[in-house]
Amino acid sequence: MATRTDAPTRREQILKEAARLFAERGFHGVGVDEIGAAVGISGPGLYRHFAGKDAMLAELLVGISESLLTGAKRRLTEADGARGTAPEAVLDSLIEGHIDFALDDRPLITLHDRELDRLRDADRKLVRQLQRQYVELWVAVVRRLYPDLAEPAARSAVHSVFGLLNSTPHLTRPGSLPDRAGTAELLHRMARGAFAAAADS
Amino acid sequence: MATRTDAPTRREQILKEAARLFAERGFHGVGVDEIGAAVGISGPGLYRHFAGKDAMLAELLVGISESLLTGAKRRLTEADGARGTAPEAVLDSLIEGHIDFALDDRPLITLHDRELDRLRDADRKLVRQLQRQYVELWVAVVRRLYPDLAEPAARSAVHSVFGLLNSTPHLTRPGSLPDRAGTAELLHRMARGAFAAAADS
DNA sequence: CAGGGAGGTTAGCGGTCGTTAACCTGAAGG
DNA sequence: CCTTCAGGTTAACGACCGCTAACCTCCCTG
Repeated sequence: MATRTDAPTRREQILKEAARLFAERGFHGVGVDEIGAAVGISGPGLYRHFAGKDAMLAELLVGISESLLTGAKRRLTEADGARGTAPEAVLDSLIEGHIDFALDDRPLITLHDRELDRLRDADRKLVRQLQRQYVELWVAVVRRLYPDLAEPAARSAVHSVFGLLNSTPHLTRPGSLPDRAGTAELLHRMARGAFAAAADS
Repeated sequence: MATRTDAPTRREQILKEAARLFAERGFHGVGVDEIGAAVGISGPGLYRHFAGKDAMLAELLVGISESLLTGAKRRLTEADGARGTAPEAVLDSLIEGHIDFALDDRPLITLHDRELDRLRDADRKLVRQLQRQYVELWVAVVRRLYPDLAEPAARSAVHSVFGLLNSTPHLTRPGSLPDRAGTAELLHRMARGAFAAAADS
């Protein structure tokens, strides 16, 4: 199997650069020639690897959604494996996973809630379904920790915390490069504080 | 002067529909013919009111930024007029203003952090400057309330809370139409909780 | 009642974009 | 050594898009 240290395949290069460009200038704002140039080939050469520009976006968005969901499921089952894991610890694990993703793959996080409507119907439905599962998983964990929080409010709170955590692309604009660990910890504390405040009717 | 109950002028109609369409499908994803059709005229008729598609986006983004900033300044001076206003009350007022904006003008909030890079250099610089002033105003208020919070952390916290408050476009997707007051209050509590947690080193 | 401007219309130009077609090349394999 | 094929190339097509040109109507006003 492919290990992390393997040279990235051409497809992976293309996807990475396409994600960056789409995040920077929007799906319609990027031409295939630019994507090709970003990986050292030119325009139509991309069609040896993808059926079209739409297919690149679809693969990116489906990949993000699947990755987020499977990561969250894994963290949840790990916690349930050690039975009696405190609900706080489970929520902390979810938050940590989401922050890691937001900090390490900013372009993908940006695309995730920005270009969904550019997908073909089938792909969009798939992504929406994955996203919904991810949200509901969070909602369940949050309500286990705060049983008095009504479900609609919990769902709104989860969406809002996603907004908070996904704000990372706006943070490092001037390149001040704040240490990753500090940023992660700040975001984590704020997310917990926001949930606690939401539950504190 | 024009009162709120006047019939909206054609320019205003166009701006409103353009904002909605840009938010839905992205600046490059909307054609001038669609914008025209949305207000009952067709395509090139728009050029009697705007110099071009770029000009519409510029006016929208500059308008948003100015509106946010002047609203915040007004709230701040009102609070300072009543000398000795508690820092909590000032922050509450800022939060309330931002929430009102996010709930009442969702398309604009969406555009605000999504299409900035599509502007001409001069306009983009202007918008960036207005945004920066708005952020710094919040930072000052937050630090008055939480003096132990270092400035970079406060700035990050403000950006993150904006992310939280601006998540409203994601909330009402299925049209469940949750009552506005309840949503506003939930968001308000979460924002305060997030700030408190950020300051709680 | 002339006329002029505000605010439309349709036709069409020039440029860009996604995609396809046709061709090339170097390396692997029998 | 010939073949094959993955992975490129350039040329070009058709569609679309922003914008301009030219023209048409009301409606207001002197």
